[in-house]
Amino acid sequence: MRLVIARCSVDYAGRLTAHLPSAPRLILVKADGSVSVHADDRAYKPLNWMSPPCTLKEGDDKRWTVENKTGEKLIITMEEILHDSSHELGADPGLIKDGVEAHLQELLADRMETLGEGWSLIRREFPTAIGPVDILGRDGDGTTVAIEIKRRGEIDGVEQLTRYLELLNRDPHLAPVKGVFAAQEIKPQARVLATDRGIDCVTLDYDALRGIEDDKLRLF
Amino acid sequence: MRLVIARCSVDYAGRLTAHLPSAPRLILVKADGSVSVHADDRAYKPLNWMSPPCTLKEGDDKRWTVENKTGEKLIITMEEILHDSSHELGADPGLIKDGVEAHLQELLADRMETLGEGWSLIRREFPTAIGPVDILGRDGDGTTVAIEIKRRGEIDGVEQLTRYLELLNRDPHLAPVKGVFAAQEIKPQARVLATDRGIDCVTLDYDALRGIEDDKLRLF
DNA sequence: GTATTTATTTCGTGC
DNA sequence: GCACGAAGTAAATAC
Repeated sequence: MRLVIARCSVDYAGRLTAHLPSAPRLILVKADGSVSVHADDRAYKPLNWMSPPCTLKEGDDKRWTVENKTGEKLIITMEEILHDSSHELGADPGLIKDGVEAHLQELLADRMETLGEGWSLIRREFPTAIGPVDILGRDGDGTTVAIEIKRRGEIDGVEQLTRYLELLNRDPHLAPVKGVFAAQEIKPQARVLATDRGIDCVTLDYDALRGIEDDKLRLF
Repeated sequence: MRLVIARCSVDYAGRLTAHLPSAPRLILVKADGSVSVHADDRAYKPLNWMSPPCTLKEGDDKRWTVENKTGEKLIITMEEILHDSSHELGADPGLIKDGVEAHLQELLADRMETLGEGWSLIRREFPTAIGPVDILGRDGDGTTVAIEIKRRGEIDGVEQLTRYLELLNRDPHLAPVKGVFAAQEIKPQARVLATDRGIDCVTLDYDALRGIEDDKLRLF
């Protein structure tokens, strides 16, 4: 990893055209070949960058050209180098995550009864021609239910579930299939659309599902 | 901006829980208060980070605690500091962009004839109850046309246009309204769905619309 | 201020 | 390798 602090101007021509006037910045060159130009703000996002795979050519005139296969170009014109150091870091063991959508699905599949008395699981990731349904189950009356799970429930998720329901209801072995849209948080527009289409909305409480506290799962 | 290269382990507890085993990494502390932990790959994205506003407390035992208002915590345990330098960069003039969706809409509105002989603009951002239609126009036969513009045409865009068309076709003053899905690049699935719904697909050539030469992406 | 849309999204995962 | 969905999405924009 190479760290350069320099007063520089930057031009990018690729998926868009962009320019950075001269100013002091950090130029970060990683071992994977990526180059990013950072200001002293904007959190972790660089002002400009080139993702790997790409090649960096360091010109004699302090002009760096970073290019990738599709012809995108990032040109950094160095005016004054204030710092330049390189460091060997080696491969990273990587991040261990927990708490995402997959986990919600896993928890809900194990706790179908939180959706209502007598609810049960048929299977997770039930395959269809247009992709897997998160959870297929049965409600207390034995009616088939397709459940779409999101961390944040937005209009796209309702559309997705609608497509699944349309397809599932064509199968005489399954029909009629009800829809349930389950998320930690459901946006108002998504709720309106779901309700309009006869899809029930469920707010999931991650901690409650995990069993840390009492069930706070609410069906509206 | 402070640059620290150190062998460290990291724990994050917030919107999810995550852990990074000990390894050499770059820790980047920006003037806006943000802290990010980078490995020597993964392009510009850090392994872990805390966005501003947040506060960094540097403990005596080489343990850094970064916390924000909502109680999210990033804990960096330093085991060996390999580099530590600070640099004054000042405020950045910022990026000047060109070539986004708004520009495509503007260009196409001015060049409706590129869609076909006799095509004309009614108006941009035509208001409906569920949001504005990018462009409303007329084709050579005088039929009303609703155009949805994207940089990259995906299935969501077709769904969006479908909703507009459904609504617009309820208005006897406008109906029948045809649909056109226009994008610099249209994904195969989106094209299939659009075609199935009787929506025409148009691939936009940004440079051609701009009237500049066919030269692609060449700075110098 | 909230809600929605965009992004040079990036990133993973399944086919 | 391509296509699709998720993200600690974040950031800009509309309302």
